[in-house]
Parts: sequence; structure tokens; C-alpha cells
Amino acid sequence: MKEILRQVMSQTIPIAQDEWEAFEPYISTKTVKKREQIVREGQTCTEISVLMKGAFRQYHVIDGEEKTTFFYFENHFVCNYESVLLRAPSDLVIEAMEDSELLCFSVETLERLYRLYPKYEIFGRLIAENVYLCAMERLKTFLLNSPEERYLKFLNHHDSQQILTRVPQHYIASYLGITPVSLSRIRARIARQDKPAPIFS
Amino acid sequence: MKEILRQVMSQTIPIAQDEWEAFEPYISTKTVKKREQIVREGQTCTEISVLMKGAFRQYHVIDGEEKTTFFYFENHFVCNYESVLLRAPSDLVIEAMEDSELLCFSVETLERLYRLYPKYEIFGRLIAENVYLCAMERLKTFLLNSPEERYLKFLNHHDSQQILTRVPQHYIASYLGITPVSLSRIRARIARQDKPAPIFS
DNA sequence: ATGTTTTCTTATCTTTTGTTATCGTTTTAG
DNA sequence: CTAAAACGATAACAAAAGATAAGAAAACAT
Repeated sequence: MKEILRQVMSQTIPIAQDEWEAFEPYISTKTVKKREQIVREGQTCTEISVLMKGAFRQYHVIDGEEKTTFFYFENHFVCNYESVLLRAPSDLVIEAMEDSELLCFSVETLERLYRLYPKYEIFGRLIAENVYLCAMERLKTFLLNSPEERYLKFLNHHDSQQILTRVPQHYIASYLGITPVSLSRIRARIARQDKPAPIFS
Repeated sequence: MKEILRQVMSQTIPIAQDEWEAFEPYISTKTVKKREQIVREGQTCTEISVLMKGAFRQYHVIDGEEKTTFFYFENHFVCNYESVLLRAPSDLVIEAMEDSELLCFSVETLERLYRLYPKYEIFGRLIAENVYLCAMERLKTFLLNSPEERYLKFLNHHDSQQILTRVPQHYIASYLGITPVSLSRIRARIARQDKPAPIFS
């Protein structure tokens, strides 16, 4: 089970046996029911998780409205990275969309590893660089693409069959920065273009 | 002169004398005329600069149109960080808005320092974490704020007197993800609210 | 200095998006 | 299993934003 985390981490940098053994005992498992929150508003995030099974969404509450800003799926790191880095209370919620299973370790543990093994410092940098690239990718779609293009890119990025069945559409709309009605229109427009009007009308 | 770079770097982590001396000889200066490009489309970015004097903007060319996506001012690092990290050709241009002066060093130099002094590895991580926080801050304004709120936040973030005189308004509009006409309307709306209609009309 | 270019505002028209409401369907909870 | 809630498509109307053009003002070049 924990081997999966090692594999996920090894995607960035190989980890030697002793380095892994200093880490492994500090990893715990967590099971979470649908709608449970693993990061709450106002609470500082001190744990980092890897999602083994299930799905989460992240949202801000603005004027009583939930604005979905991120999705988490299998094999991805789940945490409010901003809250971790700034040691500041979270301004967002991370909530399970399905019953889920996680591997967890504390930020404290990671920082201890930074000091013990320089390689984990590199790991920390690669993680930061990686989440930066993701954030930029996402930012660029807002600056350079229309909502429709944004939706199509979103589908391409994920397994579009899977995501459309696992994630309610109005969460996706929020994620794309548009209203559910608007997304519904975009979908109708795309469907119309894919299947042009029949010759005999 | 180069001391300023040391100061900028020391904002993240203190740098010892020997660590600095391993770096200092590899820093060069560069003067750039207005409209000159220091990062070109299609070219991989291999240099990191610190802006001593002047101002730059970063833009993507989409359907022949220049979409401004970032501004750089004094004491900030200037580079296409994505291109640096991925060692991939730049999809954007970084161009001087004013005659400018830079301190430059190569990515190669930084990576050599990573290997020589672990502290530079930490420095690299802190830089990555920092640019991530900036990217997220910006992303959130698109997801959570209206164009008008975005404009007001933008003014608060910078010296609003300065930025409005140094940066053409249509660049700002592009940066905010709206058209110049739209920004002009927003400004008119704000001005109207600030100075309500006189009693005698 | 002066003619040209760039920049900003404003007006008009069009398109897109948001808002609200309705309806049928699906999901959820007791 | 059934009532209630949530979800998605669609329509109608309102609001906002884009496109375009015209004109004034500022910046720029020679």
C-alpha cells in the first residue's frame, strides 16, 4: 500500500532504501466518507495526503456560494499547499466527492526529512516546481482561452468519460469560472457541431 | 550593484560569504532598450535576471494578438520560469516597456550551485514556492473576483500612481483578461461612484 | 515644432453570459 | 420503497462584455 506513495514520489526523484525507511513509519492511512472535509476553512493545513482511491474537490465560499477551484483524483497529492507554505489558516475547503482512502504524513515529518536527507530537499523543490507548472497551465487557460476552449481542454486533460460521470457538472462549471447554465449551453453547442443538422429537415 | 541581488536573495534565506563568492563571478549586467526582447518565442530560456531598473511585460501571441500575461518591475526576477524548468522553447515573449538594466546569471550556474551548496537547493525550493504562491494568488482572482474587483486588487497590489503612468492601459486590460474598452468602462464606473452626482444638476 | 502614431474614451450594435424559472430525471435519505 | 432534494437542459429576459468606429489627447519621431 505505502509502496504506491514511494512510486508516486519516485516519479520525481529516485529514493534509496534508507531514505525511504526514515519516512515510511510516519505514514498513516485514512478513510474518508463522501462529503467529509479533510481541510476546513480557518484551520491551518499541517498534513499532506496522497489519494489512493476516491475523489475530492476544493472550494472557496464566497458570499455563501461554493466556488469549486480544484479537483483531486487517484495518485495525486492532496493538501492546501498555500496554507502549508504560509502556515496560515485555510481560506478553502477540501471535501470528499466519493468515499475515499488516503495516505497521510505531516508537514513536520517532511521538514524533518529535509534536514536529514538533502534529497528530500530536492524532492520538495520538484514538488513546488510541479505545482507551479500546474497553476500556470490553469492560469493560462483563463488568460488565453474562451470558456468553450477551457472546457474542451479540461476534458482532454482528464479521462473525459470518467470525469463526466464522477463529477457533477455544476462543479465543473465553477472550476471553469462559468455558471452551470453557461456550461450547459456550451455542451449543447458542441453536441450540435459534432452532429450537424440532417440533410432532410 | 550586485549587492542588490544578494539582498533580494537574502529576503528568502541568508547567504554566507563563501556561498556568495561562488556565485558572484557568474553574474553579469545587461542594459536593454525599450521594446527589446530578452525572451523570444520558440527560444528556450536559459538565463535568469533580476530587474535593477526599468519594466518588462510578458505576452503570448494568440491569433496575431498580443495577450499581456505578466509585468516585471524593479527587484523582481525576470525569466520564463516554465521554459527554464521544462527546458522547452518559450511560448511567450518578455519585452522591455522602458530602457532597463538587469543582472543576469545562467540556469547552468544555478544548477552548479545546487550541487555545491545545499543551501542553494533550499533557495531554489523557496523561489519555486514563492512563484507558486504568486500564480495561485493570480489564479484565484480569476476564479473568485469580477473584472472590476480584479482591477482594484491590481491597483492595491502595486503603487497605483506609478503603475498607471508606467504601463499603458490596454496592457493592464489584457493582464486582467478583458478588453481595453471594457477596462475603460470599469474606470468610468469607479470614477462615477467616487464622485457622486452634484446636488444641483 | 509638427505631423504621425499610439492611447484612451465614448457611442452603437451584437454577442455572450448571467439570472431566474420550469420541467423531467436522477440521486439521496429515512 | 417513497418523498424530498439535487441535477441538468432549456427558455426568456436582463446585464455585461466584445467588436467596431470615431474623435480627442498624449506620446513619439524626425
